[in-house]
Amino acid sequence: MSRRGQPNLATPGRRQVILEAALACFDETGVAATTIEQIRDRAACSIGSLYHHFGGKEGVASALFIDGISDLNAGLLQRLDDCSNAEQGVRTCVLHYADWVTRQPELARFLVHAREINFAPEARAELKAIYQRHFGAVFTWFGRFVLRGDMKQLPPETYIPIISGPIEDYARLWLSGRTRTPLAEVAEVFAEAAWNAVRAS
Amino acid sequence: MSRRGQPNLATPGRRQVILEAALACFDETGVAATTIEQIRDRAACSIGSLYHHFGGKEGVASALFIDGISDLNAGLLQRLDDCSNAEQGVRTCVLHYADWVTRQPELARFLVHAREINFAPEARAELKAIYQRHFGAVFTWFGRFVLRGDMKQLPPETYIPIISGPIEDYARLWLSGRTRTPLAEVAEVFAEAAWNAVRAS
DNA sequence: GCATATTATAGAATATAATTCTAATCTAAA
DNA sequence: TTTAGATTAGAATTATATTCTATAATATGC
Repeated sequence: MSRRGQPNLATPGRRQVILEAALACFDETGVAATTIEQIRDRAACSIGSLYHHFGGKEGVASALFIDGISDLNAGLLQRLDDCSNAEQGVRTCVLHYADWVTRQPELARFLVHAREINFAPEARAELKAIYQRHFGAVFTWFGRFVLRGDMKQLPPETYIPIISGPIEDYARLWLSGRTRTPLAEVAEVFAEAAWNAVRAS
Repeated sequence: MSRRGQPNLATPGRRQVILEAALACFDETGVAATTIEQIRDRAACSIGSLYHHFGGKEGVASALFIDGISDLNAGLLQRLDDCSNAEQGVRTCVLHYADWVTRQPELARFLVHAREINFAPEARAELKAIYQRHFGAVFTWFGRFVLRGDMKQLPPETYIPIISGPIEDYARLWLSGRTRTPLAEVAEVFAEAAWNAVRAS
């Protein structure tokens, strides 16, 4: 028993428990409006524990964000492995995003709506490294098809917005409840549009 | 002189002064991290005044958001008036967004990054009405060209993401400093891609 | 196994920020 | 003028975030 009469509830999974509690709170109330206290309640942990692992709400949000993005990115690279031509690759970018959002809407909602996280310098650096590695890999994958003339030659920084922008925009719409049509029902339309936008004409 | 030795600085433009101060704070520090105190300092007003006009930070953000969206929307409808065919219309949607963001990057940054505002019910209702009116007008404008066969027939809720998603995605990139290439330099690419994605094939 | 270092938990104490509230002042209309 | 409503002021209060010290659990070296 601790000094103040409560047992110490240390568990190896405490970090994960806090992350899940936080995600549920963020999803119900929004990141800005959820309090440390709410997360603490739902995770059934102490304030000290929460600060020990994450250093505050900002830190919880950062960790959640980095985990989410990493999972999303890793999934895409895995699926690109099975593609053998430019059209398949482009369609996979769109369809994977739609699948992923459909499978974990709470996490997706968090990623999409939480653009206002004030990442700590280390988190910022980690995120930057993640992006660089990911986009590097994606560009490597697609590069040969541009060189080979299967895809239009465009300013490099425009490919991702052109291919992924529309499905991401629609996902935001769906996640916020402003449209009912599930992603699965329109994903093909976006895949088709993306391919039309970048295929060599 | 007031009870506590300070003159009352009432001005008719106080509301606007607060909005501008808030935007500057939001842009420098992020919405989540700016405090009422910071806004109060920059606007040189009292806490009472701020709460009187907006009811808190949330209210300031809501007003700013509604003003910004309204201006963006109004501008588009105005420019669509001068268009006489589908291609011009589609390109105008893209180019107007690029122009608008370039002209007021701070406000654009706020609109784009502040997806986490907890609008009060009235603000939410107002925003919904604004969106309905705007998208209603835009769909009316484009409808005839779809009927006439100049544009692809697609699920209605996919047109806007397909046309505007990419330029919005790129604008986010540019506004957050992750790309240097100005919108004006790539806007044509996006206009072209948008038209290719929706033109009748 | 036992001592010791490291990591994790707890929650009271403190610091910071949001919000409310009452009084004073301004403005415009009668 | 007078007066009602709108606006401003800032102290007081309330809510929330953060720090800090004491314990307890766990891992590590011997």
